[in-house]
Amino acid sequence: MSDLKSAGYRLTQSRAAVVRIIDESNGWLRPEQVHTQAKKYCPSIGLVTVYRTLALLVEHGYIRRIHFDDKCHGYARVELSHGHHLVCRGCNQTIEIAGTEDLRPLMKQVQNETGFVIEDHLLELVGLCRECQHIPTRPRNHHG
Amino acid sequence: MSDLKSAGYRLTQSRAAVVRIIDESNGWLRPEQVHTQAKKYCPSIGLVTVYRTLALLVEHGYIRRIHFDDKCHGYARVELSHGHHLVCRGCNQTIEIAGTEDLRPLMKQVQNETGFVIEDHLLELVGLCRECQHIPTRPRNHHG
DNA sequence: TCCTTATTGATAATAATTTTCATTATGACA
DNA sequence: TGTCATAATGAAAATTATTATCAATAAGGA
Repeated sequence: MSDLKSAGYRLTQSRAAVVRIIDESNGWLRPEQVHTQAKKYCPSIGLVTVYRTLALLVEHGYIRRIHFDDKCHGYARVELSHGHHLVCRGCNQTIEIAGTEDLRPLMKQVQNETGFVIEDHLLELVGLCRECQHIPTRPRNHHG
Repeated sequence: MSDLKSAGYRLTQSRAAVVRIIDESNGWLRPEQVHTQAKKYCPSIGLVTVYRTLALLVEHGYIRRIHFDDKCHGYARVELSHGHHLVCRGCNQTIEIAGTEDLRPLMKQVQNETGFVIEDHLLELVGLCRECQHIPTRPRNHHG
């Protein structure tokens, strides 16, 4: 919040409510969820303002946006999850994974080759969880 | 295509056209682009069928879907890009990166710890390109 | 407290994707 | 090769996440 203030933004109740919800959350939240929960602290807050505030927070590096399966996005504090997850393509369960210091050398190499300053990284592993490995063929739910 | 046939799907002209376009492409294509180009081989093909066929091909592991900046998605053959890219948060330019064999040990470790069989992975690095590093503060285009 | 203006919220607009459903074309079988 | 059940198609409508518009409001400096 104070970062926003020093960046020249006003500290409104709506923004405070959104930040507070994000702070209280221990995982990803969709804009709709943020909206619902933020009403606790700012009953009049509208979904549009939630979107705007989330965009603001992303821009200032306070939260990160991840792409969910289909259309919607989720947001969470940057420190909360380091953006690494393991997704089962059978049942879509998602597991956060840690311990990705191994990526450092790769990133250093990419920095050297491209001239980019790499600020963040996101690793997504896709596969089959223990249970889904035993399902021989995935049901085709788009037939009949 | 023959995979689809053995999986019990019909080999229609629409599907053949979509597969052919994907095969001919050397990069990501949005559904709209696939649609436009697929008309070369199947003039009557509709956008809806393109969406359906792309979903089918993703499900069967022939193509991969990536999430672009905002709402739309892109599709490409799995072997074509290994799903790694470097995005500049200043100008949004995206660079494909190669040489991610370094990830192997990490993936092996995750497999052991979680019991997942990891089939694929996606690495996205975010940072600032050479040019955007020199822009002191990003213009706030949502003011005024 | 007053005043400028950034910010808000309601509504409408946009755009990607999905659903619906009558029609068509595929491919198994004769 | 012809017949037929039905998977697949295409057009249009519906859905859903997100964004633009704009008058009304509230933040915060004077």
